[in-house]
Amino acid sequence: MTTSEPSRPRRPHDRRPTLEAVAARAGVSRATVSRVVNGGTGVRDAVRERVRRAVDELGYVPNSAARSLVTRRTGAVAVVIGEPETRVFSDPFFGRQLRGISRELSAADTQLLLLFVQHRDDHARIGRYLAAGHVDGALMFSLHDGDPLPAMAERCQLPTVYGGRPDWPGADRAPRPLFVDTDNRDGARQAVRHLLDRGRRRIAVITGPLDQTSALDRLDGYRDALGVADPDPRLIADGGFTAEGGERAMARLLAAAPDLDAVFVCSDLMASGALRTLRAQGRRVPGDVAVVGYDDLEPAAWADPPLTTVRQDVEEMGRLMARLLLRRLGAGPEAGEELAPVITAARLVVRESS
Amino acid sequence: MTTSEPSRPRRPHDRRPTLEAVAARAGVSRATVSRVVNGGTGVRDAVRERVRRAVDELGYVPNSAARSLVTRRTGAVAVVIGEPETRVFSDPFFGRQLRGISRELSAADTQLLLLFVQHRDDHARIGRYLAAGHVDGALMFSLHDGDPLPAMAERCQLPTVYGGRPDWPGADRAPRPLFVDTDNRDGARQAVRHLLDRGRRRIAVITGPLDQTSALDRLDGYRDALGVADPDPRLIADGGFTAEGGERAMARLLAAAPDLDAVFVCSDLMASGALRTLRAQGRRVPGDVAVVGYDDLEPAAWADPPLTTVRQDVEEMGRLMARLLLRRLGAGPEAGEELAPVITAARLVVRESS
DNA sequence: ACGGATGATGAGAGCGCTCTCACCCGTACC
DNA sequence: GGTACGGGTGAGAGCGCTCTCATCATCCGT
Repeated sequence: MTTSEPSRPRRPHDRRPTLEAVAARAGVSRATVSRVVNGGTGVRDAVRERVRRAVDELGYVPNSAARSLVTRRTGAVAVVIGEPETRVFSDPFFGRQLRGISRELSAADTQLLLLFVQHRDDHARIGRYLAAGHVDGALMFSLHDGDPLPAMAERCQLPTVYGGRPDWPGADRAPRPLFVDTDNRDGARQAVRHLLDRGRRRIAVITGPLDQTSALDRLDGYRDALGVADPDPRLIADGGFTAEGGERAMARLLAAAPDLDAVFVCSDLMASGALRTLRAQGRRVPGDVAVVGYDDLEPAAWADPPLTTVRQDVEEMGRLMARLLLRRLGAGPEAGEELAPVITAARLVVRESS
Repeated sequence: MTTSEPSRPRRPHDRRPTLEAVAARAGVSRATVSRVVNGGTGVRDAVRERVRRAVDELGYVPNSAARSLVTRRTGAVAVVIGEPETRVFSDPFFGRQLRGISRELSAADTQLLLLFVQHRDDHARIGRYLAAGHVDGALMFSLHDGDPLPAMAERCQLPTVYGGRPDWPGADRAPRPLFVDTDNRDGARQAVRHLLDRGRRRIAVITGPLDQTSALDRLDGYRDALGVADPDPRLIADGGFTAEGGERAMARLLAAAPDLDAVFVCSDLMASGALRTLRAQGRRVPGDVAVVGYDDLEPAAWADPPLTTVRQDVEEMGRLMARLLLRRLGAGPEAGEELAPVITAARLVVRESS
């Protein structure tokens, strides 16, 4: 031999076995193997066994691309969070929600695909990704007003469930969005009423970013409880739903209204920041200033003193979102009509900070 | 008309436009449209323009399943974390690493797919998922000894990069794993030496779970610095890399060795727990007990007092992992030979707790 | 014993895309 | 004027799978 053959373009060794190969080995047709690999009804036991063995011996795993090309199903759903990971991974709220979602999805053998919105231009990228049919549906939460994602999902008819009532483009147009939310307004009302009951009169509020419906609703609940449509603006500060934001907002409030005797903080994480500021400025909690948080997550229990807060079952909300989406996907196109948004209750949990 | 036709099986209205449709509209062949949509070389400007317009008008988005069926590329990589989400979302370490990874991947227009290992049986599910060709490669971290995932990835020849030196199945066999790690042993040595320099003599250690190489390496560094192969076992406790674990481990140490005057805690999160215990038991930091952490993440800066700790650039490590994997994927099959594990340096950051 | 259920199996047509190869036509060269 | 060349374009063969139908046993009732 002088020169060996040029290397073949096809390298069978790095090719995973296909249905065809399994069929050949088991001495049946592709169709039969497919039947066994999937549902597996209508195949004689002896044949099924032979196919199973062939699958094992060859280490056959179905090619997902080929499969979803014909079924138009991918077995995956996207979770889109309208925040940069920095926030997502520092606020336990997201972890909890994601946990509920992931539990429910993996029980249904559905993959979870996590997407973060970092920059403005990420919207386009994510929109393209969703439109490309990588996923069967989407779960979106922590979106901010004017986010183009809902409209994009709508346009490419991607089944979507929102966490928190979304800022919906064509407000009352036919296709109503599916979402899971807590009764934020009522939760806030409970918190502020509790402070009033405790005899507090100068009650401040640290809000979330007001381009989110949840933050807005909680602020509305604060107004409801106070019974004033237009409360003293010196008592309102935006803490952006972060610990540092809460820290700074508290400082601003103390500067603008040194006489405040209570503060309703719209998330536990912000409350932990607010407590730091209060401690630093020598105000006792709850002696000088009573504090109520929102969420009832780790920061509330760990806080010093432990935080009175409004409990919402975040994990359950995640589960509900996933369940809603799965139903939406599983049912026929019009069976979806029965599905409706879910609003869960909020409940005050009294601890030592108020 | 008496009865309308039975509804057609095909519903063209819910079908997204295909290459074929774009080709027809632009008056060219599928091949040409494909050329424009992808690289786009070798097409006359006029034609390219016409195709572009057709794409826009139809709102065409390539079908990813069809594409990856033929290209054998998915444009996505999996990130597998060997911990339940509970931990992932409460330890800022993961968030940081993920952030580095996600930055690098999205710059390369590659999707990130997050998978958690919750239960024992998740391994099988994840293995199947990886084998099914949903992703082009994987990034795995926080794996524990004896985890079958590396072997699975190896078997289906999935390009993989590990975060932290993995517990490698065939130790010295040919295919060496690709990983990114910090010099944990040296970092620990620095921390403990620093405590010795400060005159401490009874130095305890709170370790991570000892089935992880990073925890093991740090414990080795502790031994190195003390210069004893077999330190007093009363000075060693496992904190499991969680805040509560650190809290409990500190309590155990104080009970077993009340005379300890310093503790090297192998993660900031555990250190925050340890500080709680010390405070609760009335030990002053650093007066009575000096504390050094590891990681230099938020808990270190926020701690009271601010924590002396060992800094590792976690985000950068994430970025390095992603970059390594992308190179591995981009390069030809044998060009991969040049790629080697990366070990970054650790550096002590002195603050007020020591 | 025979027509008609019934149930297991195989043949084959796509799903939407990429990519090779052949083709066409215009330009350059002898 | 013929040959060679090369860039732009189209035809068509798959990628690996699912699913509809046709086919063929098998078994029942009369």
